[in-house]
Amino acid sequence: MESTFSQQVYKIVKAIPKGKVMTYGQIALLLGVPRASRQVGWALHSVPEEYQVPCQRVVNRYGGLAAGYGWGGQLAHRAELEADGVEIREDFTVDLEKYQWHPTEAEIVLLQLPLESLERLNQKLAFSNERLSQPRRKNSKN
DNA sequence: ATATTGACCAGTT
DNA sequence: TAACTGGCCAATA
Repeated sequence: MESTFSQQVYKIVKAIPKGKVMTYGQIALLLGVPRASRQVGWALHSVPEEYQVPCQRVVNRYGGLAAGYGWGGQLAHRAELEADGVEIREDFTVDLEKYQWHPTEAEIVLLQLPLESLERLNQKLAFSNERLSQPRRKNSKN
């Protein structure tokens, strides 16, 4: 089967459990293309409706919702995520510590993804634990 | 055909 | 700290 970049993205996003989220960069990393997070965004932007991909479960590295999400923007994104049972902050971000999904090795095998990406992922996690411990939130005024 | 843009990210200045 | 850079590559404002 031909597995284009977009199709692989869809496959992963479909595997995200309800109530959990992944980041663009995380997905790119899983695909073995660490810096293709933009392409992940494009893939989701142009996904056909009938594919039934739960795009709302993908957020940026700070847990921020997509401004260009469909026609409704962040409002639509928030509505769909809340329908999943995910709590959204007032600045349109989610708590990644709480909601980010980290697939197990078995799940990665099931998705037919390169296992080597798991190693990179683990490295990444240890790394970002310190880095992202205090994400800068933008809106200082409510 | 070339240039710019964008649901992004990480490293460097 | 914030601003900039290069990377990714399909779509095209």
